[in-house]
Amino acid sequence: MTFQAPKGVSEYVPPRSALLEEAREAFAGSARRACYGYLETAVFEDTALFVRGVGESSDVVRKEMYSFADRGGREITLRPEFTAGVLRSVLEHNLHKGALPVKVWTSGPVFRYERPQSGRYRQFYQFDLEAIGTQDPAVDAETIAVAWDAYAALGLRQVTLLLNSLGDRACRPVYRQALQEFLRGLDLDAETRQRVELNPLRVLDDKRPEVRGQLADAPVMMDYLCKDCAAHHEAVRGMLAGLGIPFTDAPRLVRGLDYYNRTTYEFDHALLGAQSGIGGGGRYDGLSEDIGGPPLPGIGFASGLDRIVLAIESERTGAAAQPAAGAQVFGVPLGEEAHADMLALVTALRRAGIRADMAFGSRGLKGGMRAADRSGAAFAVLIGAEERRNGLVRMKDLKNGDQQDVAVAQAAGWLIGRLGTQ
RNA sequence: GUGGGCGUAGCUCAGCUGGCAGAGCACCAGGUUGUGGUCCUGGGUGUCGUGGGUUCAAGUCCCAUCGCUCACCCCA
Repeated sequence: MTFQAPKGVSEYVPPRSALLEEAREAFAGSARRACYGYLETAVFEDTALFVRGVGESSDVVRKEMYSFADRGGREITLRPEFTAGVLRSVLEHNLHKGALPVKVWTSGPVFRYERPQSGRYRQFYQFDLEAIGTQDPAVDAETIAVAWDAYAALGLRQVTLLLNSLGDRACRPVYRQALQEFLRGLDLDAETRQRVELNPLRVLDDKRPEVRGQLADAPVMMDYLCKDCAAHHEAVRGMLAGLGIPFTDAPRLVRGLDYYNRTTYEFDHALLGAQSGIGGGGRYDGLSEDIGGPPLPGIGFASGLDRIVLAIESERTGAAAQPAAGAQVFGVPLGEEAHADMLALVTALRRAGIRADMAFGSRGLKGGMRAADRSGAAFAVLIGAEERRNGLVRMKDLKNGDQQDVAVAQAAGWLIGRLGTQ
């Protein structure tokens, strides 16, 4: 091997890539039914957008961005997340001056410079959905429902929804201070003490038992929520219950991007190991102002498609695990002269909506039939000298071996009638 | 960024205290005229991740490097 993909790049090749397509389609379908429009936006942005949007105290900005100067000297960063860029695009194209909320979804690669491990890559794929321009708690619940329904459509059952509220600009600073005072009294290593000063909420997320143990009596945001935030949170909880979406209150749940406030949530999958978060999101009222826009509340979520694929693989067994989108009909041309006729036939079949493939190269009849068998097709179609002379094709039912000659012009109709009942 | 495990065929892997690169599956070609699956026969398809070093001799030992993997950290 002379070249390899750069470290940590997640790639999907057939047949496994079908699972990535399926995952993306499940989310896209759920989003479309909820009337979210498709947005295709920049894969790279001005570095400053992420510094100001995601936040200087976040690990993502401090040590995980792919940043570089382009040939024109512009400071560029490959997107480490979607929200900041999506909001920037919405503002740039003035979508927020029309009907609110602006509801959009997008999907594609995201980049973070981290040490790769199971479910964590440097180039990975997310589905992202945002609802911008309303504080209505119903839209908080809607985003959660869109994600929930996508997981359900994929057959994922081992999914848990964790829900929390991080307060807003009025009540969070009070809580932050109370938490900081509590944390300063603990026995922590130097790095964690630094985090206490920089981003104390993140300490709550620490998984190490020696830290965890000391956090039992830590103050929780829930006790500090202001009246408005408490009412908003109760409304969201009530609506989720009404939708039949089970959730777990997670007062310690904190997300790593600085812009989150109020509703914050995460979807965990039980079978994934250390990187168990398959999706997460929350409200980001104030982010628009942070990046130079007008006051514009928003909420959204992102789901990691790589982890969705892992989750599917961990839950599906047997035949269900095999994605099938193979040929329905497989052409076997006999002799070089028959290749043009066969290509014409399979093209006609495809235009009629049939998934058709054919044997290429100099395979013999036996090799061609073997290829037909392995393609999973229900029918093989043979064209040789005899058929060409008579304007016929020979159909072979690969399940029972029955053969029948059919006029070329009637081939598509003949097959459609039979494939429909398969 | 920290610590552990691992890189041999398309895939899963074997290869002992250094001695001519292997197995299963997959793949390809045959098993007399134009028919797949089961069966039989034949075929190895390889930069032993890469670069150095030790040695008469390195897949095997040493160093470096790249990548994979698991956990921490972080998050999707």
